Amino acid sequence: MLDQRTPPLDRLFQALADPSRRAMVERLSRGPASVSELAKPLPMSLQAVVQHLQVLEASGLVKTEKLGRVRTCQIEPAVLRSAEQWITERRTSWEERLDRLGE
Amino acid sequence: MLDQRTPPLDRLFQALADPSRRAMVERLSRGPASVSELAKPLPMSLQAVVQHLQVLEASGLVKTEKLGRVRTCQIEPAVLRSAEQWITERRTSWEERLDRLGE
DNA sequence: CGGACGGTCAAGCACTGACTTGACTATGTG
DNA sequence: CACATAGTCAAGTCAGTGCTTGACCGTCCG
Repeated sequence: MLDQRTPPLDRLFQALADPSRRAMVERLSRGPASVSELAKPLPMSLQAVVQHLQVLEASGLVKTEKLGRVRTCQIEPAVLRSAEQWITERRTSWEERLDRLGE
Repeated sequence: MLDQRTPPLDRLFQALADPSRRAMVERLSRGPASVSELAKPLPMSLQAVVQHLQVLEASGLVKTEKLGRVRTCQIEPAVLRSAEQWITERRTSWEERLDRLGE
């Protein structure tokens, strides 16, 4: 689940593949949050949320830091950008090909 | 596996979550291909590739058409773009927030 | 101090996902 | 026609994922 040997892009897209995790990313894109803040809108146990969080951390998408008894989570936009980039590259590759063909 | 009830973004990111499927998308971004052309570089049975292809089709990422006995596959860049867009929105949302904070 | 709060550890379970194999169908080709 | 090619259908295996529950631990507050 937090296997460091699986390639970064794999962990990244797999992290984004789950709707609950995307909801968490969406929440975090509006600012940092604690674990229980993240959990509040989600229809599952706190523990389940923690597990999702671990996947997000392993992917690098989210960084967390514990201060006192509260763990605060933040998005890592650079990593988000690398997923973005993979997609953009494939898409433009296809579109350039169409252009070369005269369309 | 090809459940039409699951939301589009879910099927989309889930399709991209698998390395073999990304390899197929990568191949297709350089031009259309038949099923067996897609299968050639992959270390698995043809049937496995067909199953991946079904996931890609269900996500809308790939369109296929059968002519005679050969099925030809093509990328659908618009769908690729919608995944791209989701990521971009979250990322910029975060970055704008940093800007507002002075930083 | 004592309790509530925020989170962690560990185990277990149902379901899904990524394959395989084997039998089969339809379309081309010498 | 006979054979190869290109794919399809169905079934089964096996590991991984997404959850749950229950016990626990450290931190803060009245």
